[in-house]
Amino acid sequence: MSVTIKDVAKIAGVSISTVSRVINNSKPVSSDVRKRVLEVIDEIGYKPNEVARSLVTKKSFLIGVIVTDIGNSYIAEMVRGIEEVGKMYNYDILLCSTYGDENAEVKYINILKRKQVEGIILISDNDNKNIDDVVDGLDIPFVYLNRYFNPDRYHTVTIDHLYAAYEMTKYLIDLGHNKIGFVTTKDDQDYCIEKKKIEGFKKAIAEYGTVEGKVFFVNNRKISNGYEIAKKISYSEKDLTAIFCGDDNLAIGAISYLYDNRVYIPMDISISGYGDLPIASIFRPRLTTIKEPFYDIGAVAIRKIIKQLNKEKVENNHIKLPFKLLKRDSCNKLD
Amino acid sequence: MSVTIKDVAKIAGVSISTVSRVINNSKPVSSDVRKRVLEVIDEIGYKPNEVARSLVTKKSFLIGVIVTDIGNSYIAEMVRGIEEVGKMYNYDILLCSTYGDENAEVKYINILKRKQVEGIILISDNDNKNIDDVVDGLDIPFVYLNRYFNPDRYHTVTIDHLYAAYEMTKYLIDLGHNKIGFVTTKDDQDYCIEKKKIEGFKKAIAEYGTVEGKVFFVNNRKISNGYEIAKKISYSEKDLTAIFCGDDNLAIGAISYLYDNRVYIPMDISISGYGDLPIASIFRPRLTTIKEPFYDIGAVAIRKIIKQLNKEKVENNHIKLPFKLLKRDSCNKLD
DNA sequence: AAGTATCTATAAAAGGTTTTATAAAGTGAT
DNA sequence: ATCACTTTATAAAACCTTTTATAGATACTT
Repeated sequence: MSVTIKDVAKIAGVSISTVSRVINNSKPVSSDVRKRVLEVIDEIGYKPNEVARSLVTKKSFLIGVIVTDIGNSYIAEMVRGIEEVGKMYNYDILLCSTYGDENAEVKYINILKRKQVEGIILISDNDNKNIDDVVDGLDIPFVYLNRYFNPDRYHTVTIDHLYAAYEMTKYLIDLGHNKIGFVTTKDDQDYCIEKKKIEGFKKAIAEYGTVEGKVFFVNNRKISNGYEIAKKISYSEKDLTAIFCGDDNLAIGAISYLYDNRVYIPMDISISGYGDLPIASIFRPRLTTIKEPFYDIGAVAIRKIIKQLNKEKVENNHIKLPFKLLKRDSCNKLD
Repeated sequence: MSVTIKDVAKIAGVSISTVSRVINNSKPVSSDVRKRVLEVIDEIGYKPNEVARSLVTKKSFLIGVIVTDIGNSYIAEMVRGIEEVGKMYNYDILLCSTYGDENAEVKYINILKRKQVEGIILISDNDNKNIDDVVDGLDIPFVYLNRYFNPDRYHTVTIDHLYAAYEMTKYLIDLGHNKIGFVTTKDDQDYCIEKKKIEGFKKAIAEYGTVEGKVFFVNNRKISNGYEIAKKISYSEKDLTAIFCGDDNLAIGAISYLYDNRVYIPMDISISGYGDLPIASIFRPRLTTIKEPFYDIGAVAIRKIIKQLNKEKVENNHIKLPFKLLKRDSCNKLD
């Protein structure tokens, strides 16, 4: 059927092991034998079977990546980071999407394990308790990239969300806003990112006695939720001068609603986002937002895995990467 | 080290083959033996090694997918389709991104082959001649999803671009526009999608003696190119009443330029797109565009591969899927 | 009771590679 | 020439499964 190392050996008139040594440069081979083997390989187009190789070396050069949805721009950017640095170390990625199904997370971890991946990165929005058990029984490096994080339990990489939200709020206050809304999803988990954002928001508000801050909750951080909450807010809270959205999608949804109702940004009200989606700079008005370094998050995550595979020291479980406050057009000085 | 089928066999007091038969239901096993084996498997947490299994069955249940950039929404949508139907047949996907590097395409095909993928889907923007040779030597199903397509040589799936562009142009004409621009990338390959679009545009224009159509070329179908071409057009071709962009990105770029220069859509000029990016319906004004069924394209592509793997008949190499003309807000009746 | 058919279970081979232990050949020193 | 040593090549085991061919046990016929 397909051409194997045996065929090469036979045609070149050497043993299988010699061919293997030529391919892998694992032991010295005389230059004329090497040359002959290489010629045969080239001639008959031999390609080593990585499956057989994996079986004996116990290295698959595969990293499993489980995501909720590759269509999500944040996630796509992380996967990009993962893949690009993975490739630098010859790792390929095996992609699984859960589309929010929590059971699928556990299922895919098991499938990936069977496929002998050398490490797993899970990008999730859930706080899935079942993960704990499965990961406990896992004997390969695992990095958890999610809204929740537990630095004691898992390797993870994020930004300092408390501080980022604090900075954005402070920026709005400095712009002269004194009735500011903050909207995000509700969650009280200790290590939940949204909770940190709220803490940052409140911290900034508290530092200025004169400023009033109000938190609004949505069920999901999608564009449609932004649209809906803007509708609600514009009825009940007419005196807000700025709305800080805990996600660019919320901001875009909110701006869309307001645009449809002839409320113009930033003239009539300032809106800021969080995340820096690719569209954030294309959307008009351009979105003032917090840039989370998603590419880097992915890159660092896989680097963490590869380090563990190479038995290098991995300093801390929880890495915090720098963020940026991008001042664009959707927030205005209030006068 | 890790627990194998041998361990299960020893503990359960049966032979390896019996365990295998229990796992795969490949041959009858008495119910008490089966029960005992299952208990042991559960107890010691045995997970079959798919690598070893692949080696003997010669099935990896892996499909290689090579893309230019997973961050591109069109591509993400196709990959979604690929993955979701792949999973229905227990196939996992191995993702490789080229970021436009043509050499990487050939390189990854070879890597994937070595990893024993059972099929490959290549999503590319290039017309890479080297692919021909590599694919000729490939003994696994291959589907080429690209801007170019050659139905004789490759399996591919697209929409009828000539007809789609024709329909959109006709729609604009019916709206009363009589000086219409069409912008896309230049390419004269026989099977180039852009060429088909231009043909469709010209066909519609030709059917109405009174309408004038003009084609503009950009180097790339990115947002920035749309921005630039809009600037150019608004200087040189002030009398255009509608611009049909051969890609949503171009349309969004154009609208952004015009918005920045106080030209409002669709009041001052109508703009239509092509593709239906996720943002197309969120962007304000909502984009009138051609909806290409990217999810389905991906789904059909992998279905084609799986059919071949199952030795089912695959009717035609080139499948054309239906498209939709989405009439939204960016195009107006001209009076 | 003997022979045949039907179930179950097993041992061993196979899949394509790497690697360990071993043999053969070559080199240099005495 | 012989011995010890180095260099290069090989055979065989190992990795973890599935599967084929075979054996043993049980049930069914006559």
